[in-house]
Amino acid sequence: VTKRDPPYHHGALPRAVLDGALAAIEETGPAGLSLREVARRAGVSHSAPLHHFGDKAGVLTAIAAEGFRLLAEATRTALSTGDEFLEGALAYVHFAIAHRAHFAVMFTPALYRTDDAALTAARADAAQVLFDGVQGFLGPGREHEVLGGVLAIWSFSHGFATLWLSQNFETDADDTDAAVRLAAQSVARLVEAGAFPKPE
Amino acid sequence: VTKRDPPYHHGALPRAVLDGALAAIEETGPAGLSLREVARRAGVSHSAPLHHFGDKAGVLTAIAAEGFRLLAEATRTALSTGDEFLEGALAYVHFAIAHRAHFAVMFTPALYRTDDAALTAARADAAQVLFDGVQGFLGPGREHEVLGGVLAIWSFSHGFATLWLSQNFETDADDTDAAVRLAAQSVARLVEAGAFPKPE
DNA sequence: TGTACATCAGTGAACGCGCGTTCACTGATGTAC
DNA sequence: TGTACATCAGTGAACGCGCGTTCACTGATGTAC
Repeated sequence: VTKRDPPYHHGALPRAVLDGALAAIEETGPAGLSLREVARRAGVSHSAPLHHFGDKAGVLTAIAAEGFRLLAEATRTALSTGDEFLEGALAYVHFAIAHRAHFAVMFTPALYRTDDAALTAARADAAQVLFDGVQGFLGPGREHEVLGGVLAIWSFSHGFATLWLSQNFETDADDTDAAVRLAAQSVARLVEAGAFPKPE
Repeated sequence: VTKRDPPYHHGALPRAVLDGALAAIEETGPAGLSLREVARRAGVSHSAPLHHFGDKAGVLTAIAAEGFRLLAEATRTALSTGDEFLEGALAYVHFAIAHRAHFAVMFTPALYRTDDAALTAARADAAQVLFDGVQGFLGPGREHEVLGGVLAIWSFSHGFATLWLSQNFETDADDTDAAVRLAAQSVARLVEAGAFPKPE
């Protein structure tokens, strides 16, 4: 026997299923995803995924949870090493681009089970990273400003990532970092010019 | 005859189809939209929509185009009357909430035909409103700063709208305006605190 | 004014298809003694 | 070390369903003469 059949036990079927799903989502988006297509890509029978994930929503829930874990990891590193929030925004955008399938699923909650325990935990942790980052940046005594800061930074980063991914910015350049930097500098300029209201 | 049958000719079938589609999308999102469901809601045969829109993508393309027209209108008014960009951001967020079905379709280009003439025109016009607004705000002589300003304002507004709609901000309050204002004020605070890089 | 006819709007039966899920099953692994 | 058996992983046939699209059609409207 020179060529061995694939073993009956896959060994890493859940991972293969998730990878198949992610590949399919990268190509055609999460909307039309079918479990049978996922199984085809993973090279397993079309009912194998159900063994591990229960149903289709289970697969997408697992992807969303994994996405929040990856996002927390990426932003935690950036926020602890960088000295400006630009680092955090860059990490966020990089994550969205590098893991666009995860990103698309994470922010389309209609696709998955939002009450899943692992998911909500991962998501809360990712949010905590953001709150801790803003708190650490502002320093003690400014706790009441943290929520607003989170809203601001998150909106900016998320909006940029979303618009960039959906190709709404018609820049020829595909230098993401430069575009994020330009946008961030422009925020400062606009504040200076009075585009955003000053508090009080 | 006391009760008249509905006339054979509908009179406003295209509008009824779009409204049916919008209602369905508001309830379950644009992902699983089916033409037959749309026809059911519009009270017409399931092949009627095809007469006017060609196919499913045609319906969604029409919705996206209509959405960009509505968005241009809403932001044009806000940017010409308000004296701060906060007005523009508020208008953007209000649009996203009031027309969430349009909004969802507009920014999911995988759903429709991105090369449709009416669509691209409406979209270009909406973008022009934004560019004109930033240019008018900055004043003459600062043309090179416009692109960055557009990236910044649009990212902020779009990110806020998206995160708000997908219920990622866990605020109890549903006072959208207050939240947008808080976020905008926090942008100014963060710039002051050095979170965003200053140009040059 | 009337009539023939082209054109447009909308219908409903029919098609073929891929889907999610179920279910009884087989193969492989581990564990108790 | 061997053997019985429970457990877990994965298979593939089968189900019923709703879908998008096609197609020949019927009803209604407008227009030419």
